[in-house]
Amino acid sequence: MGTRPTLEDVAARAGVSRALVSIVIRGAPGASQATSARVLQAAAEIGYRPDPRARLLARTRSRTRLLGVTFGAEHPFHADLLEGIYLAAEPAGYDIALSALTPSRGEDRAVETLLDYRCEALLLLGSEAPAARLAELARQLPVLVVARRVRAASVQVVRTADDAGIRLAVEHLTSFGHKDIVHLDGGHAAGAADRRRGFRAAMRDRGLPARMLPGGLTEQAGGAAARQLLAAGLPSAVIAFNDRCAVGLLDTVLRAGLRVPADLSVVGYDDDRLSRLAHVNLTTVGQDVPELARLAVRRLIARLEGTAVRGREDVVAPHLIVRGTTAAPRAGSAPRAGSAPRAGSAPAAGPASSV
Amino acid sequence: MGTRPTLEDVAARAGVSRALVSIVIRGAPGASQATSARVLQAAAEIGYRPDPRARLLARTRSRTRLLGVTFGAEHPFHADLLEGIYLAAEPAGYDIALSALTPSRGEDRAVETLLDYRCEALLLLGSEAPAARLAELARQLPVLVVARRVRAASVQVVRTADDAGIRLAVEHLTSFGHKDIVHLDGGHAAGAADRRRGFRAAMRDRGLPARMLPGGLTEQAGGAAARQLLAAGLPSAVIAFNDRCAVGLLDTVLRAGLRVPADLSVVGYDDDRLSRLAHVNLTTVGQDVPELARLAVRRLIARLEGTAVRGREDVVAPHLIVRGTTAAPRAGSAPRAGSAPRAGSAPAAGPASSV
DNA sequence: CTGAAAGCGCTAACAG
DNA sequence: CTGTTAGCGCTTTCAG
Repeated sequence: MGTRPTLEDVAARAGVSRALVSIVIRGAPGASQATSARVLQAAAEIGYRPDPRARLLARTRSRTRLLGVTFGAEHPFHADLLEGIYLAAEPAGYDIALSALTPSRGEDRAVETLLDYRCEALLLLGSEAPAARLAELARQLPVLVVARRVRAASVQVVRTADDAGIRLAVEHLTSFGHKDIVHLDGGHAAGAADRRRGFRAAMRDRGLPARMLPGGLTEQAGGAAARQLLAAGLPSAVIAFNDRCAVGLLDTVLRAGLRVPADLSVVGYDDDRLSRLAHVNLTTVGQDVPELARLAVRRLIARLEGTAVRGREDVVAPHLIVRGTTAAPRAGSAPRAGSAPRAGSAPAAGPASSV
Repeated sequence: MGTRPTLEDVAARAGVSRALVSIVIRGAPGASQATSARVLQAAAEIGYRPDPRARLLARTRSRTRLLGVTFGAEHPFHADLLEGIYLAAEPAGYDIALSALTPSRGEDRAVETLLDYRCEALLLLGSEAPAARLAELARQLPVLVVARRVRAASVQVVRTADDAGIRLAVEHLTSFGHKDIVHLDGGHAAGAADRRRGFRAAMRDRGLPARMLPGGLTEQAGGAAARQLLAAGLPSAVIAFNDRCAVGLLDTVLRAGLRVPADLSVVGYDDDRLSRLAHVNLTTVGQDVPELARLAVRRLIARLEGTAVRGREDVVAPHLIVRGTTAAPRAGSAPRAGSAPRAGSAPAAGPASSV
């Protein structure tokens, strides 16, 4: 209980040398099947577990097989990514060192800790560091950023094709016959430029005008945009930068007495937990989170092991999740506040149409 | 760049021995002010950072000053706790090792990793391990569980006074004149028993009947309970087990054409991000998360350092956050579905009344 | 105060 | 195949 078994103990029990046990434990070549089995058995019997500290220290001059991951604990998106990261890293024989980003613990601090532990590579979720800083880090070790573009050739990226995501939304709406679609954009946020570009292109392809309005990342921003639209005249459909913005818009629009999707169709982005609420039931664009995680780990490992990977980016296709906030536009023009109100924003939640 | 400075390098630069540098770096007694300053300066000049792996290894027979923390990455509640944990641990000279709980990475696995790193104590967020398992761990090292009761004398606990939380809700509602209040309970969930007990006691104190209905932890459960209430006759107010349940209830009730809070007052529990949405704007009971974190760390450190702490539990007072889903009951009896509907569930969000 | 010396548990050559 | 031998970077006695 007090002291845990070491290599030495296993060696003694199996009647071999420490070195051999080490070889067997880490699956290195140089041990016969028979002894290997004996050693493994002995290890199991006394409940031997390698000491990661010692292992890490001893591996200073070789490979630590440690991947450092920063994440923002408050993002459900990151939680899902973490799941995928563990799933991909462990079978490949890599360990994960976690470093949380919190209001009082900035990215620099989080990364520093990871570096102290001699991680071999950095997998950054929710990075807001400037490209220059990332490039500087990348001179030291492989760096990969998820879900954000980085203008630095040395930094790897795994992200969703946000332009394609918005295109899906546009296709969905135009298939209903919508022509007057507004995009509430995300300003300088990660992915916002791509979404704007996708919107412009998709609308142009259909010969429709690409109306855009500054939206934002929060419910508040969505509400503000909604008030502007109500004043200026509603389109028949809105594609928001993300789900939170869409929810803010929904809220304001419903309170003004309009019906969704009868009077206005709304599409969000992210497939936030929020949007899945029966309450909200938002049609939205989802990212393939497990795939993002898998690719990120794979790319980093390939880099570490010298395997070829083409380019420095992996771009994953998004998918549309049709829920209750989209439908065909009304025949007439959109009504203004004051018309007969109805409670509820959408039909009861059914299963999502995809994933 | 390739190799980082070690104690040796600092020692050379400061013209002293390695041992002395070690003493100075970790603030141990035995170095004069002058040399201490010189050493620190030298360390700063070459950017020395102690190697945590080596430090941890060398401290095997003494104190590692490492606190192991498990957490569920998908809980915003845990994210807030983590923030507080870092804040409390670092000034006390303790490091934090994180181990995420994910669907594929159970609590046993997470704890095992922490043990491998020779954490001195375990701080468990979102633990679902049976009391017996926790007690077993507690024989090995100090274990503290947050936000859940544990029937094991050896396991420490820091939690919210959930009975008091429900009492706050009852007081708030009765101060409006509500008499017919139903509690949607949380079954076997952590905290559910306390909330039930608090409800019963608070209602009894006021000579009111303590109506309860099986609720649950999810929006779905809240919706089901709402349908039951609609069929059986609505009370004037409902206190849900948590915010998600409350939101499910709200959703169903609003769709049935009722108004909140005019026809029905609703109180949630947790101050979930969800409840803060203008959309939802739920009156709820909040936990003092920073305080929970602070106490947890303090208690564990006290235990490790032999400082006296009374009892094995810290119980923190909750607070009521009044938003838009509570008001005085209508003079007449509650209407049924079919009466004139109104859009929107509540007045626009104002600042919360507390924290 | 300071320096020498013995580990912490494991890895990684290198002879046998 | 197997045992020996150095470390990895830091902590911690224990004499000087």
